[in-house]
Amino acid sequence: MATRAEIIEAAWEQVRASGLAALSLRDLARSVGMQPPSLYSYFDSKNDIYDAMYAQGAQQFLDEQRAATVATDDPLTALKAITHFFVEFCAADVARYQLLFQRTIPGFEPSPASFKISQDSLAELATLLARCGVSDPAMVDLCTAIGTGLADQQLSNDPGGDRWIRLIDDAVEMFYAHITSKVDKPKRRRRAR
Amino acid sequence: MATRAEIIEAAWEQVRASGLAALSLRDLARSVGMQPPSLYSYFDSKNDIYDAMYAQGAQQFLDEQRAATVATDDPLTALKAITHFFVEFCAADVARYQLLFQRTIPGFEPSPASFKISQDSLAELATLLARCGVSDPAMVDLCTAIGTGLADQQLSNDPGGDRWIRLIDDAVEMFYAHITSKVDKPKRRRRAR
DNA sequence: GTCTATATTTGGATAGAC
DNA sequence: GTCTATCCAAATATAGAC
Repeated sequence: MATRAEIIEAAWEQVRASGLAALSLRDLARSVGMQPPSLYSYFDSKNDIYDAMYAQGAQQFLDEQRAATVATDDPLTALKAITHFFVEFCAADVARYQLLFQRTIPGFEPSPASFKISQDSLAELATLLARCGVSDPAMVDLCTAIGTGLADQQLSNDPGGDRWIRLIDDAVEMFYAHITSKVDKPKRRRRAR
Repeated sequence: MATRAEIIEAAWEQVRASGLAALSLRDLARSVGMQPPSLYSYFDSKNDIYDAMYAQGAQQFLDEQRAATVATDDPLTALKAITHFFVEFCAADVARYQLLFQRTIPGFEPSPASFKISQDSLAELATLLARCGVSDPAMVDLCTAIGTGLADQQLSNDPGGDRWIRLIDDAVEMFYAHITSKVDKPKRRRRAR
């Protein structure tokens, strides 16, 4: 009766309710009307379930990132769209955020196949940013830090709210002013390390 | 033989090695040469140990934040010092960062007494920022997001390195330019929500 | 594919002697 | 305060019947 997809969906519900690390095969089996051992017909291990969840989340990220790309020639508008997507994607699901972007499950790491999806997303993000004039690797790093910081604070200190989400536009304008001012005044370069 | 402080230190070592969520009372007891039940002479429960660790970490944060405060009249210099402290404090210990600033342990939350230490730190941080000209609550939030983002990316993607740490000065300059430009051009205000 | 039954480990926590 | 002994619950995982 329960398909693999249904099990994964039930697993998401469980971790959203109890915390990512609290996934239990017993509870999971029961929630789909199975006995615990039956899960092993679908997954090799508990980490295999985490891996399937990871792959699904990474794919959602990739799909939604593509969908969020706006057709505009204005770099600032495009940057805002990307950042809105990123922060709101993260803020929408703590458990998913922890699974995809942090290392909170001792012993779990995504399989190469699942990890590749994430890497593809990152590559596309780099392309999008480059199209907005963000090509300097350091500025890409700074940009991702801003997005991550907004998402992280939103999740940690105002879950379900919008206290940091509503700062997105302002933050992107700040960042954009920063990178454009650098182009205008290349003399502000500093010593290499 | 083992004092409460020694147990907590051993607990830190364990979580640094195995992950915050992987703290085990058995292993902990063995690492200090005790039998597991003996721990209950010092702590009421496992979460009580997490709470003691939380309190210690929060106190370290408070102490180091005070020590990191520089005597200067230049707001930019002061802001850089604060941000350096914050990011480097976080980057120095993933487990501590997760315990203090994230909710990765299902079922654990700090006791009121421990949490108060964190709130005191936050209050002092707000004072420090205000002294740098960052008094608008939204700008305080943006500032903490930048610090958190740098720390988070550093920990997630370059643990032990300095890929985001070396962006701190640049990020603070960006932020400082942003808030000062706002003061200069108050017309850039936008509609309220 | 799903079940029952079970193995095995580990977990946190308690009782009570010393 | 520390120990031994034990409890109880939960965990993941396997074997084998159906």
